[in-house]
Amino acid sequence: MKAADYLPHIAYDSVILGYSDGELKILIMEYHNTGMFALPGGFVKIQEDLEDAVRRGLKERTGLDHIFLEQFHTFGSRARYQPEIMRTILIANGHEPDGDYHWLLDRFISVAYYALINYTEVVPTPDALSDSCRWYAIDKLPALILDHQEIVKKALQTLRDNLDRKLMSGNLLPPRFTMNELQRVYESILGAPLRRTSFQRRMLSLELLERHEKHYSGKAHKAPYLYSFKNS
Amino acid sequence: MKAADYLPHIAYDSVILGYSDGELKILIMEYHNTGMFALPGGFVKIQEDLEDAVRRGLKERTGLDHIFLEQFHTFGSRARYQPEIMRTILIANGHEPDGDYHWLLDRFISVAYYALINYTEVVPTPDALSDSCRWYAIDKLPALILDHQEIVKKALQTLRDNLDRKLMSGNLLPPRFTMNELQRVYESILGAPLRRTSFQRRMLSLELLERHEKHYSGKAHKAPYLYSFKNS
DNA sequence: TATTATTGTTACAAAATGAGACAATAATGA
DNA sequence: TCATTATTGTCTCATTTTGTAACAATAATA
Repeated sequence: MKAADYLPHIAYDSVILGYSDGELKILIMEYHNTGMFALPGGFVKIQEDLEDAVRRGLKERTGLDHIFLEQFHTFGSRARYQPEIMRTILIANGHEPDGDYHWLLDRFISVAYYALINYTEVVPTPDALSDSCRWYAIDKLPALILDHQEIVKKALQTLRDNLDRKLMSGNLLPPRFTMNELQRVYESILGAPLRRTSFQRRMLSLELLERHEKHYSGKAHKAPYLYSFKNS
Repeated sequence: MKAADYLPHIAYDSVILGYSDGELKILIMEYHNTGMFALPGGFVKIQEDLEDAVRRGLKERTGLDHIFLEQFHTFGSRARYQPEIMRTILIANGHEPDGDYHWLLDRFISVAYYALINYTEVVPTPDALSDSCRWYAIDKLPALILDHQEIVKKALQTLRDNLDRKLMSGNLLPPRFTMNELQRVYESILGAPLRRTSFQRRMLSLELLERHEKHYSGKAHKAPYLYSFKNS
């Protein structure tokens, strides 16, 4: 990763959201030998669209293409300029900066995106500077570097608006799911319980769902229908 | 404006919205001797928060402080890299770039903000490269450079969500206004007519308005009440 | 003093939502 | 085989919100 290939001062961070075991989860990276945790991020090549750079990073970290991705905020306060953190990370990776300067030690402004992906299809893959890349439940995140906690918070706030459309375009759920599973995803994103019957009526009235065969779980009760999102 | 003072590759653009004569208006700059129109924008100093940079620019262009300002998107496609446009502007201003390089000719990623300001308090002031800075009705904009048309469009889309809160925090209207004036602002932002009685009922039920004395316009009909936004 | 335009409020209908009731299952186990 | 249990899909009724229109109350004017 050479300085000349990338736009200086510009980074991106991604809040990669998946869903499993009834919980919303985020992909978090840990840097080698530092105990520091961060959102997966990266930099923009000179000859590359901003959004393409983010998709490239997502592909590297998750193996996934064609992901639902939305930009939600750009973080540019001076307070996020803490070169000693990046210096620690570089040193821990054997990249002792020559003299006192390295382009990664400059001030960066970060454009933040969130992605809704299918947990089961992902193979978390750390990058060159990190030794792990794994899922954390949204309410059990480790302490994150810089303003990454704030970035996560803002991602969730954004996600809560127009949730119907976003869930429909994203991939948090498998292709077919029950109404109950859908409701649990809503609840974990909104952080509040919903009334079953009202939820079912509202979802059906949106006309975004297609009903399929029943799903026999082996449990001792009526089998629920499976649904999928229309045109996806 | 020297290269060393600013973060390279990072710019901001502002969609400055005002309201007068029943129309929503935008502040647009025209560059000297080029016939090119653009949103007021600028750059971020090395020692400056991103948002402070935008407020500094707003202060220079409008004379106003403490403005309602919200970031809504960051534009980073490669297609917006058109150095010949900036070269034309520089040359028209007598800044013939030495040799072939000038930092303003590099690729820029732009963070876009919109502001809701009080039209009557503004003294539009062009910057060093422009010869005019004036108001245009939202539906009568001149052709803008780069992706600035798209930026305006996205600003309006964003503004339409949670409009109540934004209007209340912004300053499109004078401190006291009639229900009719408020309705016209809504209509010009939403681009659609609203029903008078429903609008009045909804506004009052939000409990955001405070009712004051009547306003006698001299017209031959019942005088409307004046309102203000609570706690502002 | 009647006329005109516009306003604030009320009244009623229509639509959306809240809250609960209830019948219809799948499996289980007596 | 048949009652039991947990959960689902749907229906009902009350409540709230919104759409639509009506109407009385003005300010100025002629």
